[in-house]
Amino acid sequence: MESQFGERIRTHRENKNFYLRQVVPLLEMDTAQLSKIEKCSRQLKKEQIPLLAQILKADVEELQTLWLADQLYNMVQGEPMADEALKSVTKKIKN
Amino acid sequence: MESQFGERIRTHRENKNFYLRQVVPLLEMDTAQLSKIEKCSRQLKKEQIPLLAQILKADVEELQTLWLADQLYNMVQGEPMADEALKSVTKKIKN
DNA sequence: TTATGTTTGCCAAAATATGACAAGTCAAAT
DNA sequence: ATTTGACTTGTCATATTTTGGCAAACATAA
Repeated sequence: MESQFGERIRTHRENKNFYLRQVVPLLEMDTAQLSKIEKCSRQLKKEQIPLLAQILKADVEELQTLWLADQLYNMVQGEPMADEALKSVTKKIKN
Repeated sequence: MESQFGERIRTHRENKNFYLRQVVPLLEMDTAQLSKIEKCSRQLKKEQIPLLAQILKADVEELQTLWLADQLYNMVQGEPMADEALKSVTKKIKN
């Protein structure tokens, strides 16, 4: 499964007609890394999401949600008790 | 916040009147480690849950759920988009 | 072929988690 | 007051995982 975050930022980037090499210096990484992030073999640092959102003129919260959802998905995927665990956490954070 | 998993296995252990030093050799760790796991400053390896459940005569699935929920909680706690991300993952795994 | 944008593989370095042990606290028994 | 037993905490070296950076590969278009 692809990463939703990766797919999304790629879409944003392409819609703005930016090349990897244009985006990358602002994030202090090289094209290889951002390429991997878009293809989900690497993670963007959480703290970099706002900057990337700004660069791509994308909604920070959308990206934060997708980023988090990817992390969660990686954690639960294939776990038999995934659904129950998710339910319990959802309930717990509503406090 | 305490770990639900840790609290639960401690309760199970105490209900069975087992000491740390009785449980620990079966898991190939020392008392310090299991103590930390119960107090949530260390993680039990996921693969060890079934063995621990057996030792404590506890329900494997209950422990697996709590263990996973702890991981998820650590990931989302304090995140503004936690709820939305959880919702999205919950939906996604239902396939 | 060359140029451009992206992707992949590799490996050393950085960051994080773990295991082991020693020393600590605390409560109950003596 | 001291000892004992159960548990806790701190430290630190080692193991594991993640990352950064580079070089080479790939794909497409000119």
